[in-house]
Amino acid sequence: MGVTLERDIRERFRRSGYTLTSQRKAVLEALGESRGHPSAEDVYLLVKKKNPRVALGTVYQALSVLEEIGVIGAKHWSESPTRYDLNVEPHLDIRCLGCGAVSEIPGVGLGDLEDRLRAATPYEVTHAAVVVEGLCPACRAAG
Amino acid sequence: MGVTLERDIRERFRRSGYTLTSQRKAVLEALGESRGHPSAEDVYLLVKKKNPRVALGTVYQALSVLEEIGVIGAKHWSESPTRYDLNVEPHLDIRCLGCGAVSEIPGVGLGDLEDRLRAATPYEVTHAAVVVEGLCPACRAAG
DNA sequence: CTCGCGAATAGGAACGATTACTGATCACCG
DNA sequence: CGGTGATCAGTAATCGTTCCTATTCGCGAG
Repeated sequence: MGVTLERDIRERFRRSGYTLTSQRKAVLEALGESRGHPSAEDVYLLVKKKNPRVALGTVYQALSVLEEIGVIGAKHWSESPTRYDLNVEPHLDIRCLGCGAVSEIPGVGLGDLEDRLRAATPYEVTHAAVVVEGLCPACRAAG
Repeated sequence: MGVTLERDIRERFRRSGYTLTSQRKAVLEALGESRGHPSAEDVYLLVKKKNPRVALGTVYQALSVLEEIGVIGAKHWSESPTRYDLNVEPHLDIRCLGCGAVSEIPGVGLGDLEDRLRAATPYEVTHAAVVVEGLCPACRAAG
């Protein structure tokens, strides 16, 4: 599993022409370690633990490259920085307006939505995302 | 139609406890006049034409209030400021990665997606949005 | 294995969007 | 009308992100 991932990622780097550097590997590792959907700052702090010399800008650039070659996904929310995710399959994420936590909604896909929207627009669709906001059980209880 | 809208909006203001000021009316008018999905800056410039003394911060605060009481909708994109919209019904908007224009995808709703996600999560869902990115015909032709 | 070159990095400054602050002004109930 | 709490104009500050430049690194050619 780890080896397969590694091989796929190396392949994507080779095809894209980008260099697979230690910093970019570290960013990928940090994303794997973190449970939720970390922000660039979260990733930066994790990477910094092992290599204190990394720059925040490098993390942003690495995340941008990794997203471009299709290894990670990014989602944008109100009142929150961009969150990153190793899951690149179309899926639904929900963010709690109380505590800010982002988690995946398991078992619910986009269905035929992507096909329907491709049929209904003359645009060349490159990317579709669903962002959901609400209150998690704990925050709902806290009022 | 205009009168009905007006009445509904007054009602929403009354119920929420917010004040219906001339600036907030002007922001609503600007949203009605503008064809597409304006940013806060776009709205600010439109409002400023009639009342040059309005402050950008006031426009932001007005947009925030109007969104809170359900009179307008907001959507967040990558590489673009937040765009606002008089259409509060669930619908799909697409943004061109080339020219930045945002437009509605007509005839495509969320379908049963909202029901399915409510059934699949313990969260209290308050808001769901679909953001789509791609290339408009003109930008695709321009390569 | 070593060299050399173009890509990537560290560190920090700059930027754009948005929010926060403060004294003056306004909307609205009585 | 008159008072009062909400809102506003103007501006400073914040936050996430991008940009810049000299230095370092990855990696293919030899």
